[in-house]
Amino acid sequence: MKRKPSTEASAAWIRLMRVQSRVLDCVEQDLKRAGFPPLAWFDALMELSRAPNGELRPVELEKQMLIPQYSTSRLIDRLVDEGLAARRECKMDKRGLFVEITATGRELHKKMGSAYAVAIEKHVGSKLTDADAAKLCGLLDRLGCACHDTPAGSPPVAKDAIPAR
Amino acid sequence: MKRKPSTEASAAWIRLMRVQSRVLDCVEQDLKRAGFPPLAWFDALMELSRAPNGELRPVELEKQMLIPQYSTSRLIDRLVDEGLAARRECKMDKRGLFVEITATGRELHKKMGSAYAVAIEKHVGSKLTDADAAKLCGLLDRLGCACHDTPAGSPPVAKDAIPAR
DNA sequence: TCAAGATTGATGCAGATGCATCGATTGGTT
DNA sequence: AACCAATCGATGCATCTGCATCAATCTTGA
Repeated sequence: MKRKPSTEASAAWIRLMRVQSRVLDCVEQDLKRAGFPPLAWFDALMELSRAPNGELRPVELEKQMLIPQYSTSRLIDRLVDEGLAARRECKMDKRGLFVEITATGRELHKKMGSAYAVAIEKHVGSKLTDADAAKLCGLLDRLGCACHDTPAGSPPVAKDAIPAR
Repeated sequence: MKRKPSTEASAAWIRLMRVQSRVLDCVEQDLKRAGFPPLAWFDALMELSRAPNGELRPVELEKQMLIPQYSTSRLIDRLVDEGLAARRECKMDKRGLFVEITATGRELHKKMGSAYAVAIEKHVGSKLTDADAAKLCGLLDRLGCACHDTPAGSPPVAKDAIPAR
């Protein structure tokens, strides 16, 4: 429990930090240069567009995206400001509301999706064989589980979310 | 050049983003809970303390840490405010200056180093065998090279830096 | 020697983030 | 029914970031 980290573990840590920061940067820059908004917007539009009726409770969106509550609230602000989503009343729970993706939102999501795919292929896919990518997944997954000395049952987490930063 | 990314590549991308964000968060939270400043401070103190005379030009620090120039400038501000480093005149180039780590700075660096090591062991080392950590390094390294459609010779990069976010 | 351009470091500003807290509403307990 | 704790979403505030630009100094080349 108190062992000091092996050089291998330290090296892995360092690379994990550096490589993701670099790759993320590259992908995000590509999208930005193409005139697209940040990746977080895409992730949100993605969750909305795949949800039934294209609408979600902010609280759901938050869980899918693994970002803090206030962050969700403000992300929604921006999407709404840009006409990509709309806030709708929630009749069954008057504390809450629904966020619904608009046609414009779906359109942007689609266009971003293509650019995003190209960027991922360029910065990830083209550098690894599929087999190596799969190996990488396996190793990363081993790091991704119990994290906080999780006091009790932390609920299982969506397996498709990409935390926005 | 225009292939769409394989599912393996996409999966690797998603995990790379999610896992590092999670692991970073865990480590940073551990340090924060122990009353320590952000990791970037540690990285800076690290570079300073290993430099000859414990001093560096901001421009060097910037290259080591892979962060933008203004970010370096402000990080130094904070270190100086806290008495962890000092700005010293640079006689050979009056545009520039030296940043020198103080005794307090070295002390903090040392204490943080221990906590940091424990956190890395907890969140990385304990979850991978050394062999797997090494494999992970190898795979990550493959992602870490040419990134921008690098127009010409981008200078080689320090191999020990951890970009601060 | 001198002007043109590059380098170094700082900073004003707008936007983003983290933290704490708020008001509103709900559900559970007695 | 009446209360109280928990949940939902928003927001004020301080801080941090990214971008553009600044002044000062250095280097180059005619």
